[in-house]
Amino acid sequence: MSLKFAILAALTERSSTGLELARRFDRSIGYFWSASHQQIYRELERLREAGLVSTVSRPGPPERGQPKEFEILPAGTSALMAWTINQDDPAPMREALFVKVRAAAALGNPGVEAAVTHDRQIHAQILSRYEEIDRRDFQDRDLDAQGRMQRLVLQAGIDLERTRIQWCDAVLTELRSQQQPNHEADASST
Amino acid sequence: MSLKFAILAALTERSSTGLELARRFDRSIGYFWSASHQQIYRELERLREAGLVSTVSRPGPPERGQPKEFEILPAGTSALMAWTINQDDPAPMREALFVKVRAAAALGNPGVEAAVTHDRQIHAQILSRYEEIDRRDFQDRDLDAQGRMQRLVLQAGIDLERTRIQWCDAVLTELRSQQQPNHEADASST
DNA sequence: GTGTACATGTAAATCGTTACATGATTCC
DNA sequence: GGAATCATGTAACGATTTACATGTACAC
Repeated sequence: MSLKFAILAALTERSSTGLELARRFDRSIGYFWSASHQQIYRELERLREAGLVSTVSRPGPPERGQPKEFEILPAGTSALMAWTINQDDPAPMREALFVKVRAAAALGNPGVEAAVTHDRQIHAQILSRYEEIDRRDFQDRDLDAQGRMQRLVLQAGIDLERTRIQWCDAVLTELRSQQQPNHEADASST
Repeated sequence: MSLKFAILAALTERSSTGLELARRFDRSIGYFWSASHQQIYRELERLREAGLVSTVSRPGPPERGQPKEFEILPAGTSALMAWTINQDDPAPMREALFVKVRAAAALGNPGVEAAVTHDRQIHAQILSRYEEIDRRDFQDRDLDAQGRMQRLVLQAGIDLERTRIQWCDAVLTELRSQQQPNHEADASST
């Protein structure tokens, strides 16, 4: 339901072809809404049928294999503007790693450490990319209102990644303390 | 892909009927993996066909309208154990609120405040529920290894909600400062 | 003229949401 | 016997993923 608006938002910032959009969804936009090129092509076609975007006119009919540039139409801007003030409920949580850790706790399976370590590593990579973007685009600059708001969105990603990494560290500490039980309580089976 | 294992994890902790599972997914389990009763019934049937769970035998054939209790089989426990050590990549992010704020920044639409305020309110409610569970089940108790790990999973939810709420507050502060521009730089249109 | 990158698209399968259907039990 | 609740499902649709298909441009 939101892919439609993520595309409209992207086209508001800059007109693009389908593949350019797909690349932008692999970078900046994809940091808060991910989408594959198949999804993007299909959704662009729907948006065109709905009159919210149009292809920038080029000489000759559009053909397969040829880049097709899309731009947002006034109706698209209106639809996007209306959506940004919608009070939708947040999406329900689905975090596989939390399921894994809870299942491992029930099963007494210390091997879950591998899954947590991997998750930590991936999130550390993502955090590095965010921090680099922050340095490159926002730090040590005079930002206008739009710039400050864009930075806040990036900051949301940074905050989430840092929270996640710290949590992974806490789980890893607990797992390791279970492997070397120095607790007075836990001396069950010799 | 993970619903299957979320159900196996739930059945590891306790055998349940479909509706009992649905209720548990509305409470504790749903705090990290949400699922509707329709999804759960469909998945339970698949798990039964795959030989990972079985219905607890009762006198007479199972009929519609009659509760049907499921328990995990050894094959189910093995499958769950194997999955908990999988090094899967985390799910791509899809956060509609971040798209809204970024779109509103591009459009210069202060009305997005309504969406942020609503999001903050919902997440504050969720945080309250988590904190109550923490008080009721974990605080002021001597926890064993499993208990400490269960608490860490709940802590993940608490951390995420707090991070989200703080971020919403930062966005609201920025939005309000834009409505009353006391900045020396931003005095463009009188 | 062949391979590689660019570019747009199709198809099938799975997952998730929404609305509805069917039957049993209990309370009044 | 009627309403409310418990309980198990079906159906249709939309969103997402994965694999594949088709065509152009350009370097070698």
